[in-house]
Amino acid sequence: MKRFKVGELSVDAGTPLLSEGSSTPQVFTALSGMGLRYKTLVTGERQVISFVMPGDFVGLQAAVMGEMQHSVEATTDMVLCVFDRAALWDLFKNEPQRAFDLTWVAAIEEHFLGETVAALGQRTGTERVAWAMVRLFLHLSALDLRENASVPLPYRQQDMADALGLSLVHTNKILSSFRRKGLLGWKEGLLTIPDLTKLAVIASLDPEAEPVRPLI
Amino acid sequence: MKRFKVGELSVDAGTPLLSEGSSTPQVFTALSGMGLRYKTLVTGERQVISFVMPGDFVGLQAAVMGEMQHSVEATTDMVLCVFDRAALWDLFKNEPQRAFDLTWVAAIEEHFLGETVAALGQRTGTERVAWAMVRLFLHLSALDLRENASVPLPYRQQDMADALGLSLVHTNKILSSFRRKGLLGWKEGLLTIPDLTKLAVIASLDPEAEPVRPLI
DNA sequence: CGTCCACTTGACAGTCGTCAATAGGGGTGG
DNA sequence: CCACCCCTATTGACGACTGTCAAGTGGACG
Repeated sequence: MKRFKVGELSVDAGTPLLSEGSSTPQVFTALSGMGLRYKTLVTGERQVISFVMPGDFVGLQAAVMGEMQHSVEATTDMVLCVFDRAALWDLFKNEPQRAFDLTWVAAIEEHFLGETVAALGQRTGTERVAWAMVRLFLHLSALDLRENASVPLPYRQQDMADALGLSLVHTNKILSSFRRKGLLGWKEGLLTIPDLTKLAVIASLDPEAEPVRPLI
Repeated sequence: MKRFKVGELSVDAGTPLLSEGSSTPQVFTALSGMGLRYKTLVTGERQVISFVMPGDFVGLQAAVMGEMQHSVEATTDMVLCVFDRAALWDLFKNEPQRAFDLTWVAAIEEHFLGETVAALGQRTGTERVAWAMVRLFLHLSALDLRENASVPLPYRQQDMADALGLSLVHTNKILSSFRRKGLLGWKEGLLTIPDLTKLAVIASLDPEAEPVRPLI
């Protein structure tokens, strides 16, 4: 992939990386830091589509569809690997294996969105929060960001609420309840889950069944 | 694409095309008829991920990820174009343009799933139903299946409820309410929308903003 | 010290799910 | 030909889940 790399980009927390409707000439891979993808509805509400973490590919939509259908924003300081959009075409022409990997990434992304749809459609608030926490914990663990029973989770409760389709207040109450029961802790950007199994049961989620994510 | 075509497949209504967890050697493109993709949660509920219509590509996940993460079932009799999974690799090696199109399809699919996530997360029941109806109406119109103010919609209310994350009863009541107000009719597999604009307003959806879907 | 932001907590209302009963259509067997 | 069953759609009653409003806390920052 290095041949296609244009450079590295460092952005501060809060910086918008891509905006809905824009068509940037670049695509990114997150190297460090975290962010989030979201859509803003015409009514003003925000739906967080997914959380962007190291290794995630950002901007494929703009690359193949011409313009972004959602926005991406840095939540913490981030470092990203920048590729030229035009280089993508070279990739398809000269590096079929890489192009295939790219499609793989898109399919994985589709899979996770499908999971999200199922979570929002079928689970109660309590289940959704448990589900999100287990999922994030597993993902961050796989990224080797876990220390003991804790992973960094630099988002606000509002972000979580917008991701799960719950109100901030309700999300907060569910989190309090989990905390009171000793199921998790989430303070100062650090998520602690003493017993993953318990939460996974609440989420009716099988931790073993989570597919691995690819790296480009 | 014809070079990669293995044959045509005709299936009866109710036939499962792909099952979650299976890894079939084939991928399909729907030619006629309709179906639906869904996930079955460990708790038994069903989440309809999307509705399969003529021109839709089915099975990309199994092709690139190894196994399906959701099931696909024919709702009406269907005719599908069958491709060999192995041929996909040839596609990437020898037909970069086609491979690119494939990735495009995946990105489009991702976009629509994102829309779905936003709908389930941020809209009320009434808005969701209106949203789904407008969307399906537009899609079917684009497929040239519209006659006057009606399009074929051979699904059950239960399917719609499972797609929108609502209970059957509630979905039914919302539909009744729309019907009483003359906003739509849906009987015997035929959806009629006299004034699309009115429903679009309820859905807070801009009909003009819907992207076109690609054809392979 | 005042402001701003994120988080908390309680009260109340509305949406939505569950339970239950009914109606209607299509198919099958008597 | 009719009785019966199954599936889908419909409607009402009731309660639970979840959103909104409002007030309050504590930390960060200028």
